[in-house]
Amino acid sequence: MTTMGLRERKKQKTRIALIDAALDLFLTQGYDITTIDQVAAVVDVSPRTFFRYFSSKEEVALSLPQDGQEILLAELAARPADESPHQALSNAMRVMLDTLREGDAAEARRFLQARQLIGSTPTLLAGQMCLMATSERRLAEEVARRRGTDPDDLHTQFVVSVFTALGRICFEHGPDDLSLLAERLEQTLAIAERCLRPGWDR
Amino acid sequence: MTTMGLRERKKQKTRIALIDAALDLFLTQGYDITTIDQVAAVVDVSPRTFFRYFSSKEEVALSLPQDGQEILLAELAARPADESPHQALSNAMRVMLDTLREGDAAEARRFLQARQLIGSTPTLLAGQMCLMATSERRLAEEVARRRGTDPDDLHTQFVVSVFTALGRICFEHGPDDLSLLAERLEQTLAIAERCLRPGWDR
DNA sequence: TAACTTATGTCACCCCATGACAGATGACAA
DNA sequence: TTGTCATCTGTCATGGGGTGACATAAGTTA
Repeated sequence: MTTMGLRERKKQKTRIALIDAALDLFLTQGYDITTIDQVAAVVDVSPRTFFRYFSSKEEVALSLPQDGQEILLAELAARPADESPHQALSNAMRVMLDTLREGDAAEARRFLQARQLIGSTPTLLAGQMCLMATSERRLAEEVARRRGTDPDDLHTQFVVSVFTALGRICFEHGPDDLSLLAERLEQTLAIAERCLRPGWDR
Repeated sequence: MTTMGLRERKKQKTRIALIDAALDLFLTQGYDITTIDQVAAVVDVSPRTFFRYFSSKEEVALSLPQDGQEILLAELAARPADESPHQALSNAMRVMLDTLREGDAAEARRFLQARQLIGSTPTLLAGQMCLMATSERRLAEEVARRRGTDPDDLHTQFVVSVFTALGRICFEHGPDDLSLLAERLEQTLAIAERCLRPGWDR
């Protein structure tokens, strides 16, 4: 990759350190009572600097899901054109989970930590839903492209909504293990298969 | 109804006044830049008193959707037992919209105002989604009762998720008129009908 | 009217978030 | 190596969200 300078590397390190410190404190003593000052103190930076990396307390907790959604979008765009919209969405999700399983262990650990935290914190659950709503718009654009309709088309939105609904069933209140999570995904997709008519998403 | 005393009546009036003042200010000058002090000033109460009626700035904006969801839950529980889960959910939603159309005009106006505000404010959109997630749990319990399963059953959660997905398609980015909204609801339900196999929700 | 209960206002405080400014540090060319 | 520049960081000050404590005002009941 492009060799980045010392400054850039330090920034990356600080960012990761802030995420780790925040997730750790949030999980051990609770999101609400944890202050930015505490997080900053662990990383040994000023509280002001925290806000130069993350625009809010919520953002640091949601940074991983946010990245995940970007990856999902990218995977979706890369799916072959002959897959139906729902197939493409499902496969993109599968690829994302597999990539996470085969990648850096520390990254996977952070991902699961963030998931657990969000699942047990209403405020963050709300924020994550908002993220999904945003990406839903972009998913709709991709699905619309495949179906040859407008993104505002009700049927297209239905396809997207069913998919995000499946995603939420998997990831909320799901197991804290990537393999079990992949298993749960397959189970959920199988249910959708049984409930929906063939070719419903064309 | 039970004749409530002067104190209780004043409380109701203050609550409604706070909601109206808040919605008005939020819509005219924006949610973020509106301060609690401004809202309190319009109603002529101290800012501290505002927080005795609503636990947060967000809550006052979401109080109407919150009430709406309670009503939906109640309507669902009242649906006859021979309706399938999805039929019962759909009919409960229809009844709720009809009730709103036939009820107090001021209340309907407030409802539409709140919807418009929430739709154009990401923070509130997030909060509303969180509300839905909460009520989804209770919807799942009712659907589980009808299907004779556990609320954690994946198929049961799928039924609930499809329904809430349909609800969101209707209410987000939908028209600002109750009749048109009811129309959009029927269109969306029709699409689901075409996509799902007969008896999928049993 | 008197005693009780409850709502409200005032005050003080903490935390989140942001703008402004100065100092520290890495990047880069001579 | 040195000097210059860009950028990151810390400090300070400010405003708004949200809460606890306490005194006072108002409604309730006898």
